[in-house]
Amino acid sequence: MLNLLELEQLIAFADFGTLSKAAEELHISQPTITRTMKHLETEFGVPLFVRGKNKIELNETGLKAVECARSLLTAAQNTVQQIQTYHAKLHTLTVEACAPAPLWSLLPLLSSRFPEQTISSKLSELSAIINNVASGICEIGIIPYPIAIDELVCIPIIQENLSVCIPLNHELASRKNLTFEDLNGFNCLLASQIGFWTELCRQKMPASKFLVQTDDFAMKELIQKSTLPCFTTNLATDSSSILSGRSIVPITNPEANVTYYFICKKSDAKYIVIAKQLKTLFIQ
Amino acid sequence: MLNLLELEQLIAFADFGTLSKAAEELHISQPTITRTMKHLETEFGVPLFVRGKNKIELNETGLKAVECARSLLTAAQNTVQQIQTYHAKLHTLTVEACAPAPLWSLLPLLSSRFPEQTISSKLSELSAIINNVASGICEIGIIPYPIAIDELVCIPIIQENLSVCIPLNHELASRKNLTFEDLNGFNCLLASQIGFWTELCRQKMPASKFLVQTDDFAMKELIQKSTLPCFTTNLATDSSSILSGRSIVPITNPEANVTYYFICKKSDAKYIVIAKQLKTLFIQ
DNA sequence: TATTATTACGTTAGGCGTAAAGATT
DNA sequence: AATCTTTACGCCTAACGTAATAATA
Repeated sequence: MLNLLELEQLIAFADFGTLSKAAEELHISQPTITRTMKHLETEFGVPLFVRGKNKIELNETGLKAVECARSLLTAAQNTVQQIQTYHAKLHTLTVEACAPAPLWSLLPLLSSRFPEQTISSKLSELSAIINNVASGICEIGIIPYPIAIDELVCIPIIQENLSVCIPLNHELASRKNLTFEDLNGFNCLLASQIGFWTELCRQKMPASKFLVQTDDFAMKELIQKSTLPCFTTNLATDSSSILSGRSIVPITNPEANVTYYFICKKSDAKYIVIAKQLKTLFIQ
Repeated sequence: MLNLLELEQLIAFADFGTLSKAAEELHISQPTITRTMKHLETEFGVPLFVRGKNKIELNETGLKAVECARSLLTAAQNTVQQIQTYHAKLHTLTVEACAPAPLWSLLPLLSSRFPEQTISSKLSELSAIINNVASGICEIGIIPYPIAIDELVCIPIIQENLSVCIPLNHELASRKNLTFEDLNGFNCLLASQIGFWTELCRQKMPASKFLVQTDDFAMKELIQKSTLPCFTTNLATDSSSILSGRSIVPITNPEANVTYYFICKKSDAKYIVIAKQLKTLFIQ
């Protein structure tokens, strides 16, 4: 039976030209590699080298053997990786969502229901979410509208209502309701990592500039020390003290009041249970 | 680095169901295979088994690992065979001929000119000879007529003239010449392994039956003890005593007097030399 | 002289088998 | 009781490195 370590030595010899160099590179002694080359010849049953008194080189068969050895070795390495990724995929439950808020309720539920699974979540584009769930790249998706696809279930789970937080002395602060159209033109603070909301704001308020803050501390500072409008929702977990100096005004556009839908493959019954659980908690 | 022997044990376990059975089949002890399975798990870095107190079975990753191991193992076996056949092909000079006689001169020449090569020869159908030389499956071909193919050289080397051997008291024995048409209808003795001659006789003498003898001794006995016509040629090496009771009459059909052509790839200059050597010996 | 392959030899470590234990049916 | 896996232990082989040899450029 072939020994991959021996093939590795053969390849090293082919790469470095002499047994000495190869031995040095592999941190083994010359006699060892000499022995290995002889052993390889007996394993293959054919001569692989032309030997001079103090030189040795590959013959034509040897060159072919090196070529075969390379592909066999990479095949072996691929095998290991294949097994490892297979194992990882088997123990990873991947969630892709269009916004972070529904994950706050979903992820803890998944963790407790599937404690042996690694729960992996990320924000993605809407089309990517649907494609990846459909193709099995991820198991669960969260999208802000219902879809009807044969192999997928689509269950409403949570509603999120967007409001704008306006400093009390701002001209819009006294309004009971606002629309994107009212806000269009006012520059706003915006947190990063809010999924599809970012794009929605940009579309609905094309005349506004958005000051996107990646740092949470900076965001809070700016909310308190600036007069720029910012946003919150019914699901936001910010302590209310941060918004104490501001008026919270609901945005009435239908796009600002979304119902999140849980999607997964119909065959994944174990996940559907979770969705129904969320639905009973949050819808009605 | 993976060890193919260990993978073989994994496969044996998958095939035989228990470590004990697998150990027995592989003629190793149970502890050995237990150790190997553990070692495989550390090599892959992932669990492959679900273990009970006195039972062990493959988990899902393990099943995948077995599948991968199988393909890797067959790849390794293929590698060995590939190298061996590559070596064989490299050291084998294959000749395919339409008849045995030209080989009697050609093969000794090839053996002495290429002593390190294994000379392999066989009789083949005409179309197979040309195809195999053109495609590189064999290096040298011998055919009974010239051809013109771009990549091949075609050199006349030897002539063979067919005669019929007729008992002295036979009605045709006194003829100076004969044709296939004269012989048609007379049943004849025929040696086996005479290449295209067999088919030629059957075509030219459709009314005759041929008693094909595979055994050399039987052939000689029948020549001496029967009155059936048989054949010989100018290249035949049979001692003339065998044919002493018979009249040897040349057959005048052009098909019975062939010139053999040596064909090989134009790129194989080393073989062309041999052909020219034969040509000077036998032509003119 | 410096580099290279090979041979000889002594040592060591890793792998195997035996024996025993633990556990299940 | 029989079967199976795992652990413990001791042996032994097989592989490695050091040192020496031979040969070349």
